[in-house]
Amino acid sequence: MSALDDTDRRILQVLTREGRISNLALAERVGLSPSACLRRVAALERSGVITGYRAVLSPQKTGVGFVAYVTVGLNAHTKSAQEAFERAMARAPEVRECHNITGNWEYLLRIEAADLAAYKTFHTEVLGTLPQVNAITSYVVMGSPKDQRA
Amino acid sequence: MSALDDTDRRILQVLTREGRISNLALAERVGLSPSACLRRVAALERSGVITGYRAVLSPQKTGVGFVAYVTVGLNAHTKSAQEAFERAMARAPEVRECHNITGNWEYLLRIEAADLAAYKTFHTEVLGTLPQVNAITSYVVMGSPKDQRA
DNA sequence: GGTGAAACGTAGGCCGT
DNA sequence: ACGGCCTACGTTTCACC
Repeated sequence: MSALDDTDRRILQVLTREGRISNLALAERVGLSPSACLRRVAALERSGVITGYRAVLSPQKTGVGFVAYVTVGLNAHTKSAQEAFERAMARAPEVRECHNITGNWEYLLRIEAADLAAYKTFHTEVLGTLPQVNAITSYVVMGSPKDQRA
Repeated sequence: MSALDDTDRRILQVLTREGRISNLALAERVGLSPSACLRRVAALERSGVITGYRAVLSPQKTGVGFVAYVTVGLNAHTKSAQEAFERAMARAPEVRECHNITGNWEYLLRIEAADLAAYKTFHTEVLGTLPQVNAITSYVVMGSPKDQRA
């Protein structure tokens, strides 16, 4: 895996915003012939720089009307408690992200649900019933002035 | 904009994981002819259900070795203070997400930087110099056992 | 929603630098 | 080692059923 040059960075910049652009258009955009461009993209995929492509959906139009970030503290810092918690998060569809963080709590979750009632169900039925959990704080997202998730 | 049926949901499910799949393969996967499938995808794009497509990059391989979530409190809850802060966030490349949240602080940021030193620079040179900001707390991401961003 | 055909894009061998 | 050219093959797209 060699270092990225400027052309690679331009390719990545375009693909990050227009993941379904045709190779022909991409090649023109970065000033390369189609074949040279395709070879670079293939190399970026093979070397793991590009890990995949995703369609980005509108939360509102797909029934997600409630988003919150939630900090979670565990009552035991053992490996088995962490693993059990992470398995539970992996199973829960409302949990879109689960980050292990430094600070007063162990985890930060991003939760997406249909509405506040659906979130309440998740909060009490899932988080509330896990024996490892001893602190839950919810931060409801009112808006996202910048969101470059990818 | 009509409601999504099961076929639409199957299309979205596939495109969410394989954003660059060919229409031919997608059609076969959801049990439709290529033209019918393409018409549905086009309709989903036009109606705003699909807002775009993105390549997903490996943070490590693109020089991002440091990720943190940061809560920010403002010293004034005026519209102009919020707008000024949001403009500054929009300009800062390290800020990948800026969410307006409920709770003790106004904002939750996701910051991506090359390393701790680069983050420190952002922390002091950008956040520390904004007159609207009066509380900054950083939560360094040590790992993300689940991450379905996009 | 499906069919078919023309237009278009991809993928890979080959050669030059 | 990397870019451009060429071409066979696959895919998209659209008028029509």
